[in-house]
Amino acid sequence: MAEIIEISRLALHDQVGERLRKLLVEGSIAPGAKLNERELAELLGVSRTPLREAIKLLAAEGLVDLLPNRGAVAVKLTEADVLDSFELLAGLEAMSGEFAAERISDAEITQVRALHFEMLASFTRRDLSNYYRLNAEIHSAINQAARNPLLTATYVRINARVQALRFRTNQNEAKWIRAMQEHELMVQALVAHDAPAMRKVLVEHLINKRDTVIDLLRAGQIYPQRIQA
Amino acid sequence: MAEIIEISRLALHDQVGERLRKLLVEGSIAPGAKLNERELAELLGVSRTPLREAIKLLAAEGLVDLLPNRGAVAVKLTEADVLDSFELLAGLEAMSGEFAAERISDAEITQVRALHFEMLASFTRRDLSNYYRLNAEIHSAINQAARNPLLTATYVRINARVQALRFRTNQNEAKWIRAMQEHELMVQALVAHDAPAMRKVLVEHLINKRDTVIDLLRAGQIYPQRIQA
DNA sequence: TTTTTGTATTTTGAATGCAAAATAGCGTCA
DNA sequence: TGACGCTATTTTGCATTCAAAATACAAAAA
Repeated sequence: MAEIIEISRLALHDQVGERLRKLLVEGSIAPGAKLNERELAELLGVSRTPLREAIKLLAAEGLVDLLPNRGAVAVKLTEADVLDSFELLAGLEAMSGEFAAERISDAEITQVRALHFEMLASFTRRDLSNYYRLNAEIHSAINQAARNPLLTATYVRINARVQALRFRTNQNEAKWIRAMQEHELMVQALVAHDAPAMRKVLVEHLINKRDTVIDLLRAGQIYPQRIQA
Repeated sequence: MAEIIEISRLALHDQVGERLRKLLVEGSIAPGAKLNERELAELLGVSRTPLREAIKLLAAEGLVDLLPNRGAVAVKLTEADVLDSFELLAGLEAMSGEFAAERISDAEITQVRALHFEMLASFTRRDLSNYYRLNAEIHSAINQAARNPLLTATYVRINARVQALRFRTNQNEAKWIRAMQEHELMVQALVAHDAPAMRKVLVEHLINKRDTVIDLLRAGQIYPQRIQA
């Protein structure tokens, strides 16, 4: 029998969730900002019901806080939250990297190497936009190679929390160079199927990212100071 | 000024979420079973709106699957899902254990040791119910000592997925004895603040739990065979 | 007898309506 | 002038209602 092509358009609450998530992660909705249901429903062109369902979803993902009878606010991560997030992310990446080093196929190694060289090119051109894209693709490829979808999903979820913060980092030249060196080590570890080396470099990589974000946070570069009444 | 005591009664959709989660984790709603909204709403004494919000929440937690236009079903973990879950849990516990070994206070060590001896007593009496309770308390105490609420929350979330499966394991005498030995090693590692030892024993502990669950799963002890039409 | 197609029923998905809680604004009193 | 309390408005939370999709059923044709 012919295979029926499943045209699975997303449910409305999922579409709304996607769009809200983007608004939150990209910072269009500022951390700490209140999510007015009526306003947002109008903005997104849906009724409050699917919007509320989407908000509950994002609350479960940790992107918004739910205040009983007072609605939802975009999470504003404290320094402790950021430290916790990166600590967990480091562990998840390390895990993912170890498994990837053990399980990655030759074809996947080739693919990662190709992406790595493309990223090198973007780095050389100081093409930040493509650098970010390729960086994300490489980490995604490593996650895929770990052969654990649940781990991948968990990583993605936690990563979304700090995504907004990382958005404007890595402009610092020295840190960027170091990040590239670390990526070089990652590729080597993958090629050698060296799980401990992979763990080591990924933990260091995340620690450096964490420090970059924390520095910016302390300098007030991420959450601009606002005058309180 | 005196601190105002916040009497934060849970919102209805959260209460519904709690109750639904219990039904799912304890297996009152069988894996693979369809969640009829009208039925459940009546059973729980609420309208469909907060119920649907709760279902979305549980979907984000991975306890139910959402089928577009066809409602929600209680997740039925495949063997691959179970393997992935335990692999991730092992990594999370290892992480948690390492941090706990580094950060646990003397008072907390005392508390864990006390719980451990209580558990030994329950084991000696073959008091399964109290054994489970104390086991959960010890793991919870270790998680607390890791000083990373996000890690704890993530662990709890993933653990809930396999909780239903573990519900009836450990009756096997030999495995129970081994679990107790592993717990002994955990306490020793905590006392010595030996993070690598903690990682090692926790990973082994989880691998053993995983194997127990997988054996039962293969023997059809967990998901009873049902006659398909 | 089996398959297909059309119809009726059920069930989900989303919008609207209504009540309770929170917020804001205003007036009064010290 | 400032603080407190009351009322009006807004906003959230939940129930109800309506529409669309899926399922079940039955009848007809191969």
